[in-house]
Amino acid sequence: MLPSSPSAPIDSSQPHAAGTNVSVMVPAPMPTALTYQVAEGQNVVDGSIVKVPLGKRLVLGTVWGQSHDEVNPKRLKPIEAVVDAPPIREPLRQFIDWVADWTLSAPGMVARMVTRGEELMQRDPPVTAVRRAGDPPERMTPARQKVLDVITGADAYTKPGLADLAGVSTAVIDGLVKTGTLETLQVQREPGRIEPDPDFDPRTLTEGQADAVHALIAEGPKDGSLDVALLEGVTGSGKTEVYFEAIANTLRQGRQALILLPEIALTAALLDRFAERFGAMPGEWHSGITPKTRRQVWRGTAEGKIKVVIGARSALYLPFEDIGLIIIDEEHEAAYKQEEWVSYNARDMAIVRARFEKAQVILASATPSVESRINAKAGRYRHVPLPARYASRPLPSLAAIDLRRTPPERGMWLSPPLVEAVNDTLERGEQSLLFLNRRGYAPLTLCRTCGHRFECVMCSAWLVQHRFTQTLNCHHCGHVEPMPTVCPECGNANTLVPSGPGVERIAEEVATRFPDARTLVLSSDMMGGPKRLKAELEAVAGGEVDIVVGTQLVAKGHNFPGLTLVGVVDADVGFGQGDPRAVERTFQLLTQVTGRAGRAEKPGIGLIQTHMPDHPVLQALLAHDAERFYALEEAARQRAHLPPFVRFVAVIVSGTDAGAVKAHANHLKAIARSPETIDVLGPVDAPLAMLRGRHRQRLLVRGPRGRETQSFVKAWLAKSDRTRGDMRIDVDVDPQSFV
DNA sequence: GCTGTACGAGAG
DNA sequence: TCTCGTACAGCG
Repeated sequence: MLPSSPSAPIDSSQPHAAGTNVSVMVPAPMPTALTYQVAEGQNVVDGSIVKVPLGKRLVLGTVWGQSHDEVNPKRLKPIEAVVDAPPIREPLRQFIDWVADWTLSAPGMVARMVTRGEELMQRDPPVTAVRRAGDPPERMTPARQKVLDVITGADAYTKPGLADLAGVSTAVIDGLVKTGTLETLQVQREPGRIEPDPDFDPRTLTEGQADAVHALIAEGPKDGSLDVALLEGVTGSGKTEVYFEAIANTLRQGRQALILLPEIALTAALLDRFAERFGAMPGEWHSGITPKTRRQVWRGTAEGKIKVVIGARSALYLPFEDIGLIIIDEEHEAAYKQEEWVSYNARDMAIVRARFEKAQVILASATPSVESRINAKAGRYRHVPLPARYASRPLPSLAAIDLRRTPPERGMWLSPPLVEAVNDTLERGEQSLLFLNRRGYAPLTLCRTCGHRFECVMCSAWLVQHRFTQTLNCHHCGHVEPMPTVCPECGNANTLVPSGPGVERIAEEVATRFPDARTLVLSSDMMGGPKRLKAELEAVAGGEVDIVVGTQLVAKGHNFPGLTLVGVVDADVGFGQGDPRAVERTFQLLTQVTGRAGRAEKPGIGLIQTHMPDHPVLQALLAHDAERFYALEEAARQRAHLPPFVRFVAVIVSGTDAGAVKAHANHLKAIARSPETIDVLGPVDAPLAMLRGRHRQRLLVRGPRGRETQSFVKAWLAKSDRTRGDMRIDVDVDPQSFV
C-alpha cells in the first residue's frame, strides 16, 4: 500500500517577506554568508535550502537569517528557487557556525557537509501504480479473480507488488488495465518504514547491566545541562545491550538517536542486533551506501521519520529533527579523527552538537581514551563502569616472553615458549591467534651489497615488501611499485633481502613450523572485500582454522569460541618514541587482542613477546590493571609538560615550495611570545605528501587547552598575508575547553 | 569550490 | 603568433 503524506512545515520560524535580504551560506570558501533577495511567491524561512546564483552557476545554499549587510543593489541577486526539503534547524545551524569557527574553516564549507548535493533532498521519483477503477472484466479467469480478491477498496498497489500478493504474473495485471477494471496512476512512494519499538524484545539484563542502564537514564542532570557519560566495560560485558536500553528510553520520549561507529565494517553486525532488539532496521549512513538509501536517510532524519541512525562520523551532520541521544561506540578509536579538509574528531564534535541539541552523549569503550578517562575521573563526565563480564567469561591469564632470554632462532620470529604454547593448543584441538600489527612480508627491504634501502618516492617512508602481490607498497600514501630483481643503486642481482617481519612472513614461519595446521592470514590489504572477510571470520568461528595470523583487523568483531591462545609477536612496536599516542594505542590494542582468548568455561592465555618486559605500561597490561595504566599516562603527559588535554594544532600549508613553509614557521615562532604556552614545532612532512598534486607540508603548533592555541593561530592568520585557501587547520580539541 | 582571465614559457 | 599550463581574483 502506498500512503501519501503531505510534507508538513517543520520549522516554526516566520517566512521572510518578498523583497527582504537574507544571508545565505554558499558552498565556497568565503569568510561570511552572501546576501540574496527573497523573490515574489517564495516561502523562505531561516534554514531554508535554496538555489542561488553564484558567479556563473547555480549552487545550493542555506538561509542563515535576515541580512543587514549593505550590498551594491546592482550586484544583489534574487533567490532562484526554494528547495522542497525541511529547513536546517537552528541547533544544527549553530553547530555549523561553531565548527567553522573552531576549525578556522569557511562556514559555507561546513554547511556543505549537511546539504551536499541536491539529490540528497529529493524525494524518490513517483512510481506507476494501479487501483480498482471499473467493473470486473467480461472474461473472468482464475488468475484475474485472484488479483481482484487481493485488492481492497481504493488502495493503490505497485504492479510487481500486487502480482506478488496475488501470486500471478504482471501480465495479468496489464490485462486488467486493458479491460478497464484497473487504472494506472503515478504515486509518491513513501519508504515503508517500521518504527523501532522500544518494547519489541527487551533483554534480561545482568545486575551490572541493569545498574549501568539506571545510571545512564535516571541519574543524569535534570537541569538540561550537558550530559556526557563514559560507559566503560570490558569486551563481552554487554555494552551494546546497555546502550540499547538508553536508546529505548530516548524512543519513548519520542526523540531520535544516533550511534556512531569508527569503521563501516562494524555496521552490518550492529544493524542486525538492533533489528532483533527493536523489531525494525535503523537508518544506515556511511560512504558505502547507495545514493537511494542516502536520499531516504537524509530526508527521513530531517522529517523525523527515521528514529535511529547507525553510521560513520559523517552521520554527525545529518539534519535530525530532534536528536536526543548520541552514542560514540569505541570512543577511543583514532578513526574518529578526520584529517582532511575540515579536520575534526567526531567524538568531540558530537559533544558539541549534543550541547546545541540538548541531547545526551554516551561514550562507550572497553579501553577509553586517556582524555575521556581523565574527564570521567574528574567528574566532568559521568563514569558508568560495567564491571562483570557477560556470561562471567574470565579474563585471560597474561604473561610476557622475554625475547632477550629466549630469543627465536635466526631468521625466525616466534620464540621457543610461544612455539610450545601453539603446539599445546594445537594438540588440544583449540585455536591460536598470532598478532602482529604490520601488514605485508617485511617492513623494510635492503641491498646486502651496498646497503640501499627502498624508500617511497612520494613521501620517503620505507616501502613494505608484499610477497603475495610481488610489490613494494608505501603504507603512508598508497604508492605501489613492482618488486625489483636487481638493486637500483649498485645493479647487483639477488642481493635484496627483507628486513623484519610482517604478517605474511609470520605466516611463512607458521607454515614451516606447523605444516599440518590449517592457517589463515587476516590482514586488511589482502581481503577480497567485506564478503570474503565475513566468510573468513565465520570459518574461524566455525573451527575450520587452527592458527590465525592477523593485524589489528582481528582486534574486534566476531567472537571466536575455540580461540584459547593469543600470541603477540612484537609488543615493542608501539612502545617506541615519537608519537605521544603510540603507547596509549598499544595498550588499547593489546588489551582488546588478548581479551579475545578464552571462553566462559575456559580462561584463555595471552603470551606477549617483548624486549622490555619491565616496561610499566606492559606490567599494567599483564596485571589487567587499567587504573595503573591511566595513572601512568597522566603522569607521562605531565612530565612532558602536556596537560592531560593538550592538543596539537597543525597549520597545514599547501604550496609548491617547501621554503615558504619554513618561512611561515619562522614567522609563527617570532610572534609566539610565551613559549611555555605555545610552541611552534616547525615544519614536518605531512604523511600524505601528495594531495591533489600539490606538495603539502604541515606546521605543528603545540599548545595547552584548545582555546588559547586556537586564538593564537587565528591571530596569526589574521596578520598573515596568505590567508586565501592555503591554510588548513588540524584541530585535536579538548571537549572540556568548550563545554 | 568553480570559473574566467592574465601571463609567461615553449612550439611552429 | 599561437597554445598550453599555472596563478589568481571574485563570486552577493
